[in-house]
Amino acid sequence: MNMKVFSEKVGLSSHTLRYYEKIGLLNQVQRNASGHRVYGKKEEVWVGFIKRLKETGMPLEEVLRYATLREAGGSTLLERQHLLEKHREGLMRHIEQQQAHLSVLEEKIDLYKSGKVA
Amino acid sequence: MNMKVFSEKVGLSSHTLRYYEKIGLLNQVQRNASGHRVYGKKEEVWVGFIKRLKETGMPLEEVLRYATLREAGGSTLLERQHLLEKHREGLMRHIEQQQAHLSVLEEKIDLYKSGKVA
DNA sequence: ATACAAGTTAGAGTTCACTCTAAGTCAAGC
DNA sequence: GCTTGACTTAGAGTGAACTCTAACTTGTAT
Repeated sequence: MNMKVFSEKVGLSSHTLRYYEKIGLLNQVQRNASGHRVYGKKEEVWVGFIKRLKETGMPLEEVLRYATLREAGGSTLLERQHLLEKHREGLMRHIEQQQAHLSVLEEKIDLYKSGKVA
Repeated sequence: MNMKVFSEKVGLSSHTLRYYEKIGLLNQVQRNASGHRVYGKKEEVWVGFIKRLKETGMPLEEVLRYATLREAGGSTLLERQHLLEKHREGLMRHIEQQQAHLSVLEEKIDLYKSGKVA
């Protein structure tokens, strides 16, 4: 799979994919004879996971920590688990907070609907 | 209420408060004889609302649209309501997406716990 | 053979939302 | 009266995550 196809498949620009590679988030990408990148299923799954972590508000630096542990092999399993568990806690708190904000927003909208706001 | 007290009360730095003023988010702040800002309850409530919108992911530019409509008076009530309703829809979708991400994350953590991940 | 689309690199530029700096004025305690 | 801390302004600097540019090479369709 070349850059163009992969880029469209994962929904990230070629610029972004090269940027991820540069910061160490996406290593060991194969090259063909002429130096062009060749992506496979492995990269597709991994980029999908990166995107999920990012969408849940994890900064790239922490995604990179996970990526680095992952590349270090099986001895880092527990540390990776803890990293994800910590992230889950944050995500749960985030969801709760957003739900609280939603309630207040709905109250505000009700004030508008009943003409009680100037 | 002077800068220091207000800053601590609303949890934003004096820099940020002046920045909000500069971009038009916080207008008509009173000044005392020597040109220092004097904040009141009105500003406190308004900054609280700004913070809530911001925390739900609204960019400052859109908060500013709301602020501008608000200052334009009663003729913009419906437009403000629509803006908030649109934001509510986005927020609801965001919460749903985060909940989906949380489920996947929990599955991943379970894989780590049961030793099914390398 | 020739377009032209897509690939490569290093590095510069952009956007958002602050955050800080410089240079100066003002206020409160001793 | 003097130090210390808070205030003022305009404008520069920061960090995250891209996003784009220039200059060049490669691949594909006619």
